[in-house]
Amino acid sequence: MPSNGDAPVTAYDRLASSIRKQILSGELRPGHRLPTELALSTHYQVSRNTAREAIRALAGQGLLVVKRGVAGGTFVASPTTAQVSESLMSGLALLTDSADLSVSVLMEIREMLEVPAAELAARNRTDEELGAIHESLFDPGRIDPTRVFVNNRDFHTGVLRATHNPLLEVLAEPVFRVLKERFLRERASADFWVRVDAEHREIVGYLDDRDQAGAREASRAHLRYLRSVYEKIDRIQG
Amino acid sequence: MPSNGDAPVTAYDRLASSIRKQILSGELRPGHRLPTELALSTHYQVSRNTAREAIRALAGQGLLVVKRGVAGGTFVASPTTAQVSESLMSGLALLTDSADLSVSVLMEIREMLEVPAAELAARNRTDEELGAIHESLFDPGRIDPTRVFVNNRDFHTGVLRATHNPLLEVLAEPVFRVLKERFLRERASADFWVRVDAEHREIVGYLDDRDQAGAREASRAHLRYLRSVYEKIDRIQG
DNA sequence: ATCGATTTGTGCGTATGTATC
DNA sequence: TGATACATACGCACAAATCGA
Repeated sequence: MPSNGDAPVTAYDRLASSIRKQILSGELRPGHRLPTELALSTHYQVSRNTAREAIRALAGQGLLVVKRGVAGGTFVASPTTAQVSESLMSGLALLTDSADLSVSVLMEIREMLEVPAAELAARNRTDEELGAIHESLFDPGRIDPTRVFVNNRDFHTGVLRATHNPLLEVLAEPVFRVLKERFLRERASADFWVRVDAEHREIVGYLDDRDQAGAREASRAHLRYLRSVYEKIDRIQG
Repeated sequence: MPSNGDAPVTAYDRLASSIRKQILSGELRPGHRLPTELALSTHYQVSRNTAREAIRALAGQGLLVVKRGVAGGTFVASPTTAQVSESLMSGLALLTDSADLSVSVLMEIREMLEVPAAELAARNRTDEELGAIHESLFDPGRIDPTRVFVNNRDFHTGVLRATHNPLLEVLAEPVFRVLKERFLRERASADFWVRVDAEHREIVGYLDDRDQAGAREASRAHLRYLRSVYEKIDRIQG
């Protein structure tokens, strides 16, 4: 039974914890250059290899970036929102695999985030962002099965981006993607996509008019429909 | 200028990407034991050291856990919600440091998550969870500056836990902690804590009665107050 | 443009921890 | 309980990349 929530017992773990603490406390700020591997290893009385493993672990956490060459070195990372979002996505993916994130739990979060998101997007969208959202709509007469996933995601991302709250994208995207991966791999019918597109178009209409209440309620209805579909799939496939 | 969004060029990076892909595609499921370092290194034609660094990077991402000894090895992780939450927290901490997560953006997310959370908690709380929340209240007559932070956090966590939506804790805790770290390091007055405690008590009253609407609105008012305080601090300290 | 100094990347060998017999 | 086998942890040496003089 693999499980490891222990305190640091290995050398690289101690070193990683030490550096991590300094970063999170603000002692080391983004862009700061750490000592070289040699300097770290001598200072902490470990081999260079051990220091490297600690650095690698923190780089995996997105806290450090490494550049080689004479002007290279190890730097405290300035992560992008996309990187943080990606990291959250992989964490949630594993949680849904191993533990028990039910459809209900995931959809509850989507409702909390995306209903207000639609409202915010109606208020804050630029014309350019609105155009990008329009681009993501399907041609309801001819559903293209190769484009439908990317269109669906583009719509979703477009609305989140139009809120002008970057954190919303960081948090909501992973939840959206995890649900999609879990329930929409193949088994969606054409009818499903036709209805999704129709509801997207309704939401877009409210975004056009900057109708915040309309966008909010249309988004709520859309998510209610998605919940019913996902829960039905969930009952079938376990 | 440190920045690195490159494609994998180093050997350990290639190996890490390869394994990461297998994990996220579901090919390797949580609990699965990977080949030994020696087997990995021979199979991928790299040294054991390189394989180790790839493993370390993925372990940092929370995708792998490593156990030593004869029955040890490298396993696909079964992360806990707390680990995913911690990882998100460090990501958000760096984002607030380097980039620009404004108070408004952070508080907007808190409102989206915590207002519905209070409503859910009023509906789903057990008596035991309610007891834990009561424990977190201050003694408003005697504010203990050493306990006030942990009490405040316990209240917050207690409400999230009482929603019975584990994802809520994963997402909301990091936002809460980042705001706290950034704005409440020292500069909160006793008056502030007295008012916070009073508003907590009001929310708890609604949780006692399972009054969902009451809890929701009290939470909304509480967050509105916090927003005003944080924004004021933000204007002062830049 | 080449050389050289500095830094990380990679390879191999040994030490140590851990479950089993 | 002690030996043993096998896994990861650690240490040293060399290769490769990068940038400036």
